[in-house]
Amino acid sequence: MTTAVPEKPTLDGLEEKWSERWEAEGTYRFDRSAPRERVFAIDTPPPTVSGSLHIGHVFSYTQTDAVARFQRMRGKEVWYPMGWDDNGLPTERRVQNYFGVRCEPSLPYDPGFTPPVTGGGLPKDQQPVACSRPNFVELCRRLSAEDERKFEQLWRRVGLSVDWTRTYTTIGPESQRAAQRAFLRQLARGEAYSAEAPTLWDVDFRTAVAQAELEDRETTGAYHRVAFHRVGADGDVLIETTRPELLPACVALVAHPDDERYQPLFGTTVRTPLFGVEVPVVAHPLAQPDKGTGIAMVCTFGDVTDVVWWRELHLPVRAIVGRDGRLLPDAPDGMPAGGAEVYRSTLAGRTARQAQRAIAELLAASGELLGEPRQVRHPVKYYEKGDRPLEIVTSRQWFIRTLAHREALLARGRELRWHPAHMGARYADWVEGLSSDWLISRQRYYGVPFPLWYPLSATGEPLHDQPLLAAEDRLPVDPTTDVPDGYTEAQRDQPGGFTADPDVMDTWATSSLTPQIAGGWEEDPDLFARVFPMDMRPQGHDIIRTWLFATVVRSDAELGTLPWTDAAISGWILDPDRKKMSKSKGNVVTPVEILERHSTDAIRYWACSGRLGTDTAIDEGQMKIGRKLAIKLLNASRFVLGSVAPEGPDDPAAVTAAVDRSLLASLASLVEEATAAFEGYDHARALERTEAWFWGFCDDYLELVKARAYNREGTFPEPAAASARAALRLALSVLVRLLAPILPFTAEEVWSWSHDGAATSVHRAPWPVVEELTAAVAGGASRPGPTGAGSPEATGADGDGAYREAAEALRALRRAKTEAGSSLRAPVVRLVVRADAGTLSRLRGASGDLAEAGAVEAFEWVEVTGGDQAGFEVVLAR
RNA sequence: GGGCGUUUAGCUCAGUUGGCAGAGCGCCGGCCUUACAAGCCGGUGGCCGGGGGUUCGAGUCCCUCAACGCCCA
Repeated sequence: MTTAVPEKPTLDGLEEKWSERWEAEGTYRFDRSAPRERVFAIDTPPPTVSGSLHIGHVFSYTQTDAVARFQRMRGKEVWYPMGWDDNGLPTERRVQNYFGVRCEPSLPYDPGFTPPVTGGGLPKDQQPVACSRPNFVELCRRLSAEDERKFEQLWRRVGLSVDWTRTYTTIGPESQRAAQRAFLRQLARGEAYSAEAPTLWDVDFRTAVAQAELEDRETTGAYHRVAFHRVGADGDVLIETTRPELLPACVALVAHPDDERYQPLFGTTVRTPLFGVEVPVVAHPLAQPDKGTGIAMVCTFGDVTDVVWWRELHLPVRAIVGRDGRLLPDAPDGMPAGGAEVYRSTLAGRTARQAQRAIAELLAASGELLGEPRQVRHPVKYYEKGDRPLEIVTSRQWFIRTLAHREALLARGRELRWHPAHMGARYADWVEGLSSDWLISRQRYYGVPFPLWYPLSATGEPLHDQPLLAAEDRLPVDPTTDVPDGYTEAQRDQPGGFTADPDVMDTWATSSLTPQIAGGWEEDPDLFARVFPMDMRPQGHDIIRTWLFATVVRSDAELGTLPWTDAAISGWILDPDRKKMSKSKGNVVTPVEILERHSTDAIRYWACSGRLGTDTAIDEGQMKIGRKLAIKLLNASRFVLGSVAPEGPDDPAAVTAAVDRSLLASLASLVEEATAAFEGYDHARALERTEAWFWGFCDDYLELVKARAYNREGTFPEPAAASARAALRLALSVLVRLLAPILPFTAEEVWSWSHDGAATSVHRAPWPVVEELTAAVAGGASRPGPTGAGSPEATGADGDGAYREAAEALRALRRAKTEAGSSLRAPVVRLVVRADAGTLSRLRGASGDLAEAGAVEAFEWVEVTGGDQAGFEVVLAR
């Protein structure tokens, strides 16, 4: 049975109605019996569930959904799971604020722990309450689960055609298993390793930070001109530094090998001011002769260049900055007693900023600071989520090798199809610019632990080069609560016993495995073979260097292939003033209010009108247009299915009139164009063309054939009326399907009026193909047009001719009436048509339609040849 | 400093192979027209960022400059 066509169709309530139906019917459930050739697999970005989604998420996820719906209608089984990225620092941060707690790993688990607050709002004078790591992780899981429910509700409201039975989380056991298994295998192959090395370090989060998470920020600093004293010769060497507080960590001075000013000094030594440490003067090409005095101090470690100098020039380490960002209590080895005393009394325990002030004062007092510090703006490295400049500390960290695979990774980048193509350059730039292996360990709590322990020596020292690995069949393990094979819990942290690796993996180390996690890598080989490698990776261009890159690294290493064939890179969402949306700017637009104001399909229209890779401003005007389009589709459908052609036929063979056949020919080329656009990941083009065609269909074709389709007076022969009805139904059916990926709720509503409701969703209907129209289009040129005189020209080589020309005539009629200020129903005494023989013949064929649509009482047909002016002359009644 | 992208009507943006500059919104005017007045019809509006070149012909191809945005140093 078909649903009755409503008297007054509306968009209101369609979201709830159809979301529920789709869920109940399992419309988007993945059929895992489909062979790989029939599967279209999407590696959906798992959104970070810390806080709220903004309209930008809706924008890019909707674009992906449009592709998913298109492919499903093309007959593909669409693998479209949703994941939640709950693992990691953003959730930790949110939990700290939400519950007023902080994690203290030394505390034991407290089964009865209750946080001081729920939902934030810890009084300012109250300190966050410390809790154990297991308690902290419990709170993280609790809050993530709540957020995930809210996110899912929103995604359903947006109409994402996700298979909700396939949802995963990046902290869930299947993700932990995948991450630990992939790590262990890379370790076994020598692709993962740990090393004690200088590492960029955020002193507030107290964790190491990877190259991909850095950002440069323009920061105000001050050049301090400082005097070093020559040893064995008179005179000073002047350097300029923005970080005088690192003076006690100085291990050398360095200048460019070609710098004639300093060449005599190479191989000599100088003494540091205040601390009296003797350091060599060395040459290295990275020194910049035009910067400051052209000679710089090398400290362990002030910045990444220091690390290069330290490594390449084989300099000693004199670390002074601790993991909390404060200067270590003891002066570095080798400092004369006097200097060490200065260090202990004035610098130890200070923050970098405090130490800088203290040292500047001391230098000024001793006369070793020359002139006033000179203010400069310069780029300083920050953790992208951090508030203070990064320090470099030496620590043991885990890495995955990337540098050794640079060429292979570049080749993978060329192999991947990028949409738009130029985004491939971002990837190549990043890979070419890699300066260190991928640092995956983080000194945090809410993440996937490293699945290993270290034996402890008789004196309690961990033997880092002999890790005790968890067996794959034990995964996932938490080494802080699980015990390695052959040991007992009593031996934990005891000399001769074992200790857990304390770190967790960075979020990207897990989320780089989303294709493997979702696809059941090593857990469901049958499923994995059907979905991997996947087809589509949709994501933003901001995370090409992180998520996309890391996913390619893991897939290349473990599976020897690209994880997907196509990357669809979405643009940014900008606020209406074209500023990037961000929480700190306070210009974030929440999606729910907008969805309620305009309807989901209107928002989807706006989202799909944005091209991949193109930044798009929030434009409520565009949403209003989408709403108009959706309402227009409802109304046009009501007209066709509810008024003129409720019964069909749907047979292309019934389309006999030249105008109707011509219309369907035009529609056939639209189908080709829209299909090609969708296949090329250009949903915006598909939408634009379909929309324009549909609007012309409503304005011209519907008006033109309305009377014939009704045929209330019996003016037209019945086959002519049937031709119009069949063309209307066919065209509408095609249009609804072309728009279904963009306007899923409206399309489904309309589809239900002529199909058996839920059992045959438009979203499982076949995508339109030219063949379903060709029976009408190819109709045969000699068939007599039933509305008037048939002639060979009536459907000539120009398949669109009859419809296009009739529409032009109609426009001429309307223009004349509008210009005369009269009603469009005003009668036309006579329409004079001047045209060549072919056009004349086709327009005569449409004269019945024109007479009705334009209230034309008489026609005059004038054949023009040569240079005569073609056109229409409309004679209105006085 | 290097790379990528953008620049077309007041606004948002199409413009495919080089062939008469387009759409929607806005604005102005008109129309109760049997699907839709939350509608419809018509009109207005351009140094295609600047300069140079190739070509019979350039928004489109080449060179150059500029502004804006992003990525990387």
